[in-house]
Amino acid sequence: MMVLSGKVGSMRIGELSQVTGVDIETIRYYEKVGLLLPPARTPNGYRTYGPGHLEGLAFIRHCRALDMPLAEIKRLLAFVAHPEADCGDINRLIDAQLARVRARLQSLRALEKQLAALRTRCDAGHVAAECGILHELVAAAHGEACACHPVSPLLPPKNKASRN
Amino acid sequence: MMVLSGKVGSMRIGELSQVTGVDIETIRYYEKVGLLLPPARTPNGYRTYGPGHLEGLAFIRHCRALDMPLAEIKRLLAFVAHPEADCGDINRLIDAQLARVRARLQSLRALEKQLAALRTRCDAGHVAAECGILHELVAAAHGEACACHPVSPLLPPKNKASRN
DNA sequence: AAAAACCCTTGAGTGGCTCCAAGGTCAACC
DNA sequence: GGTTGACCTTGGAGCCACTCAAGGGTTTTT
Repeated sequence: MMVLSGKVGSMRIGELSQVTGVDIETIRYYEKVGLLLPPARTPNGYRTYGPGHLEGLAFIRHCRALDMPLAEIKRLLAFVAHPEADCGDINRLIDAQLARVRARLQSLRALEKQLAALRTRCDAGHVAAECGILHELVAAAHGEACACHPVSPLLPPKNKASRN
Repeated sequence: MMVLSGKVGSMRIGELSQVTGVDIETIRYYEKVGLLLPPARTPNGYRTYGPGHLEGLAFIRHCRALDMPLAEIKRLLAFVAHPEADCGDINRLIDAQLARVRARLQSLRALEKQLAALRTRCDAGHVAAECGILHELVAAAHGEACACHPVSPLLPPKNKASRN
């Protein structure tokens, strides 16, 4: 059974995991990649976390919930540690994240349309040879127009990074 | 300079890559993981692809453009190879993909709102200590309400897989 | 003949975890 | 005193879909 920490604000990894809802392995991973400060150790080698770690971990998870990559979170943490730095970089960082999210949104919206169109091509119950979906998909292999895809995926004009 | 194939419909990997717009490494990768049939080899070991490979590769890329995972594409290819199978599985496969895309769309839409709200918190030009964005982010670490996030990322009730 | 372009294989790296094996530590119960 | 079981440790492998690099061989162009 999990017993809550004796010393106030000091806990082992399991308790920190329970309190934050972050997997134990993930916490150790954040430490390994330098996002979370290495905690003190008990004589037997167990990690003991203080309130600062709880705060740091919560910060990280909040940023992750905003889908920021760990590298950007690292940069944000550097700002937290150096409050005298220029704030403009923070703005740019958020803007970049927003731009990424919006780009992905756009492509996903197109994707949904395409899949929905494809889905109308066939209702179940017969044999694969007569499946409209499969036919559409194969048709694309011949470079023909298809319901699911407005523009053939072959020879995409010049967009190298279609997916982020 | 790239010379188009001598024998009609037979080409080396570079030509296949150019024709389809798929990176050479990616083509070899598809072969390695069993999506693309191993092509014949010239005496010196070069891969030579026929029209069937071109078709197969186009099929794969079309499905990838619909963001399907390679494992599902593999299953679809099995249907192409066995046209007597029941079509219902294909429908379920597309439905599952559509559901995935829609779920991701929903979470991304929420994300955009949150980031946009966060962005309004600060305009650049001052010091990080006064940055509203940073303040919001840190506030979340204390479990306080924040503009960017409607519900605190701590202790998510019971949803293990928040991100797919 | 030399240089450029093409091809081969193997192996490692990316992000953000997640899981596993093999073991050490600590409290409670019989 | 022994055993269970929860907790902790490390290191390494696995996931996806590529992407890149090293180090070599072959073909084509200059």
